[in-house]
Amino acid sequence: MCHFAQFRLFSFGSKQLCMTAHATISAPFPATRYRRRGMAEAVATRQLRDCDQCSIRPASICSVLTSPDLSRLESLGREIALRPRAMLFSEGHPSDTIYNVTAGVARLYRFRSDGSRQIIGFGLPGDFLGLPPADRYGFSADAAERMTACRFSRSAFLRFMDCHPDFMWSVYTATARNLETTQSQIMLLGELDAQAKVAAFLIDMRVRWARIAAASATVPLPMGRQDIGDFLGLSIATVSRNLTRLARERTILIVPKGIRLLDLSRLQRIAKT
Amino acid sequence: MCHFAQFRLFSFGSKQLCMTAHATISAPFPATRYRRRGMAEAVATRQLRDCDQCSIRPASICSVLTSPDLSRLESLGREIALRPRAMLFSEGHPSDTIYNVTAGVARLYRFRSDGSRQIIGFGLPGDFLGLPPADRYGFSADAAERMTACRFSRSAFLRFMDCHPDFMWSVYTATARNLETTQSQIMLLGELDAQAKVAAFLIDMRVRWARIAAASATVPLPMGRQDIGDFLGLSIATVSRNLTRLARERTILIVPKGIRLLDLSRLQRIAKT
DNA sequence: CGTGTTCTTGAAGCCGTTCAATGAAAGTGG
DNA sequence: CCACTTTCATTGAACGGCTTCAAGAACACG
Repeated sequence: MCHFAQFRLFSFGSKQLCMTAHATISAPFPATRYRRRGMAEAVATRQLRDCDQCSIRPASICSVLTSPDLSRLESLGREIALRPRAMLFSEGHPSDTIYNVTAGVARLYRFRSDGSRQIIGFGLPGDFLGLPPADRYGFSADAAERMTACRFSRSAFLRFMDCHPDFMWSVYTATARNLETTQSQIMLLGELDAQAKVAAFLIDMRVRWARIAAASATVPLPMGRQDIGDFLGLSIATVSRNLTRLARERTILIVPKGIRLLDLSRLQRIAKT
Repeated sequence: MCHFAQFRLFSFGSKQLCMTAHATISAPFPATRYRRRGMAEAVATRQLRDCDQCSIRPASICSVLTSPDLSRLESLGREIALRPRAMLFSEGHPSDTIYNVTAGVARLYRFRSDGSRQIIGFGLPGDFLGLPPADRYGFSADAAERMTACRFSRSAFLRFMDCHPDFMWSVYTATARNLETTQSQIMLLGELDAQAKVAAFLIDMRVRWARIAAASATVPLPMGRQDIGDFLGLSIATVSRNLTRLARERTILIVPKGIRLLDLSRLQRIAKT
């Protein structure tokens, strides 16, 4: 029985689709920005421009075929581009579409009756959103930044699953791992200390990006501070303060759309991982 | 394709195993306790003893057979009894056993490096614990109270799944729903207000118990205050205070090993559900 | 009935939120 | 490329809620 060991599926979570994922250098930015920051920052910024600001582009099932079945599945999907804040789907609507993030980051969230938003996860490249069996979306999803995704019709996806029991197993294991990711998030949110929440979040993001591209000291944070706050159950002020504090202690370095790890072991100690 | 519509599986979550679940009246308790509480309490307490304190006993797959396949599966399991705090399994150990809770409540938890415990869920009657595909337990599980469970060997369970693709689908949908339950918990933990957390927790437990037995105004809380605190990311004092506060406002009534709902709509408003 | 555990409740202190203002970055149109 | 506007991030001050510490009450067990 083939369990599609060469790739993994995630309805939302933190695994790449293909083991052949690769990163490319892109998106340089002016080093003249962030003038308020000191020398170390400037240096790091330059290093960033030189090699570290990676736009992750894992091989999409829409463009890379490693098996006949994968090829069949790929023919069912269609690549789409999304501008920031473009909706993928909304909580409660019929789940007629399944997405696979191919570049960028998606926000997955639900609203409370008082209007507050809880981000329940981030969809990274390779993650699947809106997987069966639920016939209605349990949460909303939109683009946290400019992103692309591969789009499948739910009915075609289900037909494919029915014809490929092995593929169903693959989807199942993906969902099970996804569950583990969500449980880890509960460990995060259950923390009493805000500093530990932020630190654990950074480590978690680092691990997830490392699965997609080569591990790097730079952890991309394409989402805004408000998104991080809504994810961790903290106010935007507390997120900002704790990031600043970690930066002041030289544990991390704040860079545009991300952070750079300076002292991972200290961060792990703070995170109580 | 039969998807075993007549029952549902959960690796941990909130659904019953069989639709034939039923509740029985049991465990009366002395009305002379809780003397400090007022008249309303005493009355409610008596009512409780008369009819409401239900020990939930859903039909176990070990004792009730509704289909040939179910019968085969049932023959693989063995019923075991556990005293309070007895371990089912530990995080990180090889997952050689799968459990189905048949009576009582299990605590599912992980420890942080600083020794603090995060309860990531409660296993109610009908819930499955330790489902594949992970070959190591992602969390620990023990008995929150006196409980019974049906025990399966992982290898036998897997063989059964291999021979019954429909059963695999059933396990898959169970895991997917389980994921939804866990995401709901994230909504809980992301709350900024402790009162909302406690209220939402009570409503969640009510819904889960309602799926097992007939809906009742009495919600069993067999776990201790410390367990609830470790679940919600609150100190034991805050849990106690907020329960007391809800009781003072006549929104709930605190009874031994549970609470009684007096004003559900107000509770829902507080919970921001 | 006595002992150990759990639950409740009070007081003090800290931490995170809220409100608000400043500063930086991104988007827009000339 | 620059000026303008809008959005986002940072930071300060004050308030409020949660935790901590601690004591007492209620309960569970023999």
